[in-house]
Amino acid sequence: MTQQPRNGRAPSVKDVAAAAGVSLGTVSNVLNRPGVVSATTRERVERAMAELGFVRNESARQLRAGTSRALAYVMLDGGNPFFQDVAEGIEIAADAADLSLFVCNSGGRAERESKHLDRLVQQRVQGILITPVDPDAPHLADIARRGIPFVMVDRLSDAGGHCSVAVDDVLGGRIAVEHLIDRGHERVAFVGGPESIGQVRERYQGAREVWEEFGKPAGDLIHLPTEALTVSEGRSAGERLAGLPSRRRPTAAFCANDLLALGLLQHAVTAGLRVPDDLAIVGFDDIDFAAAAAVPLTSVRQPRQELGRTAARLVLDEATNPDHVHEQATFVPALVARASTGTVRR
Amino acid sequence: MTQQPRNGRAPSVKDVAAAAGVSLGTVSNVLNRPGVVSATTRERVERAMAELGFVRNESARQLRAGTSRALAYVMLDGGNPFFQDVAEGIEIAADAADLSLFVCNSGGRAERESKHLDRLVQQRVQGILITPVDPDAPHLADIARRGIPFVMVDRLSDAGGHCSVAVDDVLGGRIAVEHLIDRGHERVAFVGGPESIGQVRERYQGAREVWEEFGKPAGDLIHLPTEALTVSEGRSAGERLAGLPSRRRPTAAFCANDLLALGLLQHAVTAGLRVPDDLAIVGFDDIDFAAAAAVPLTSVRQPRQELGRTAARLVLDEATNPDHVHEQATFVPALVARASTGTVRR
DNA sequence: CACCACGAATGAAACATTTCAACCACGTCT
DNA sequence: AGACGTGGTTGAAATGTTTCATTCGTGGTG
Repeated sequence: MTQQPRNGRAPSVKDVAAAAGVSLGTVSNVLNRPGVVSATTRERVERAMAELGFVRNESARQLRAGTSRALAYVMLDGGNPFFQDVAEGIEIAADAADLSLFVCNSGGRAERESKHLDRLVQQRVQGILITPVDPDAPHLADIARRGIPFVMVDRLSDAGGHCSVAVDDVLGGRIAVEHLIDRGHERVAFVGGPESIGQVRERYQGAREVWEEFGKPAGDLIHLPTEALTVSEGRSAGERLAGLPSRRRPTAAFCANDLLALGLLQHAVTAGLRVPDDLAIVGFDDIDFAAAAAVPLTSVRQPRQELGRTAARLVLDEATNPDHVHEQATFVPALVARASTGTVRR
Repeated sequence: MTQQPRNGRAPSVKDVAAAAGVSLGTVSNVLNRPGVVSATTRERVERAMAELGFVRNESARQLRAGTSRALAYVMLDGGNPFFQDVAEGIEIAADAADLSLFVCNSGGRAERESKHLDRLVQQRVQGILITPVDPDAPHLADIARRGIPFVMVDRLSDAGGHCSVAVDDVLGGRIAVEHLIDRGHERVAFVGGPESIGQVRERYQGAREVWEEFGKPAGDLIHLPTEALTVSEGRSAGERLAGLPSRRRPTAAFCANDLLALGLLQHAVTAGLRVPDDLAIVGFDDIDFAAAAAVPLTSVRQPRQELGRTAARLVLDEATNPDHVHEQATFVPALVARASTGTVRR
């Protein structure tokens, strides 16, 4: 790629056409329908493009086409590896469809989410994937109303006005607590919050359901609320837990996600509690760091990449298939038992 | 935002102009220079925009402007929280400048990196930040040659044809190993690889330098090579380490990054080695998970967000300031001592 | 030889926005 | 009264690409 000194402006098809001594339409044909142009001129045009260092101007294409060649994913928490893995799954699918992927991060704040969405609508992205702060927020409805292909990720939509992919969180909660009951635990903590987060509510609900079905007293499933789903909140929940007198202290904790679980685990070890003997711990998501913890963490596995791939598939279908019907894809979570819950008690 | 049923095409300035009974230039003025238009017409136009649900078409703006309102960061490993934090720093700065940020992930593969770059050039992004797979790859030089503002992140550029921000990795290696020497260790492993990664080479070099300066025998600084900087590679290095007869086994390990260190830590614990008594561990990057490990990890801290913010500042300067001069920003790493290196030995 | 068919190349229109010179009332100053 | 500003608005041009109807030229056919 030889290149003349930059004279300010990037070369356009027009420049290429002039250099190759053909019309501008022909250059476009070389680019988009190489079949219809004769071998000799095609070659000449290609040489001209190489010499000038020509690169298609994507904005102009978009303007003409009316839509961009990009998808977007607005994630809830960039610091949580779970969402990174979901994003990776989406990217794989986007790549296969030769689309770019905008990855945005709302960080759990509604106004940032809204700002991102505004930008994405302006960019005329082909479709939007989102794990929303609040699935009922009006700015989400706006997107759907605009007719932009739209998929909710890791959150089921009740309304059904759009596609969604998610894991059955209630079931996930059931699996986790059933595992603990199996292990002989009679007093269990649920660590998680805030309740405004749907995932938290549902995992807790599953926990309560199975607890009750096994005939355990409701008072022995203790809710330890947190302000967020982060490592440091997990640590602070650990402090509260370790502070309880040992006869009232739960022998096991089910955490709403792995970050909490890792924080809890860390504090427990610091405070001299043995895991799993004094305190068994179950997390949720099965992020890579869960297995890598010094006491490897039992966790409820979600098919993270697959969640992303499926979501991308759905949004692409909505974008391209005229008789697309909205679909709620549900995945089944699975328990991955590791050292943090040990073996049967007593 | 009332909205007429979607008739296929999103409303344009022209539609707004018609609805408000003004010329299209006036609508543009309302958008871009609200001051010059009278209050009454402005109001009328704004109402029309709201009624039609008008949203600026970013591609058309870009086409006209010649450049997009976006930056891009191509990161080396999306699975490493370190780069996520750098990206967050960049995003903060981009946000402040009211620019979008494309976050791409090369995953360490040169051809993916190249593909991303192609796309970004097509998009006419205002600037590109990148932590490259190979800083000498020809496709990077192409970018710079094109005159696109360009900053290398976490890698110093020797050539000086562009800006770069990085931490002094040699110094980081020195700090880590000096800390271990302070703690009384006489046999230390350097865990890291492949050597094609500049960061690995330099951290190792720093380690060797200080080891030699303290007059330790070169043979007692043992290189444990890895194939990548991941948790699972750390684990496998741990296997090799734990397999050594205890009289030849190093009493401390300096890992080229925290992911390796966490993997190593995990295996060490599994294999029954006490940390730090049997094996002290130092990581690099000080990612959040380092502090959250069950044996909190001593690590060499890089100012991760600041790295990103500075990089963004430089790329914006190159994009907007006509007498920009390339700058190599270097940060000083700092040791964060935690439990994994304990106190003085013996 | 005239006509047609056909492959190849062309030129103009369209996409949505921004900018800028021109224009128009209307009031003010001389 | 005429000139001059001035605040507000307009219309056209320009950005780079794609598409599509048109044209051109050539070789074959009747």
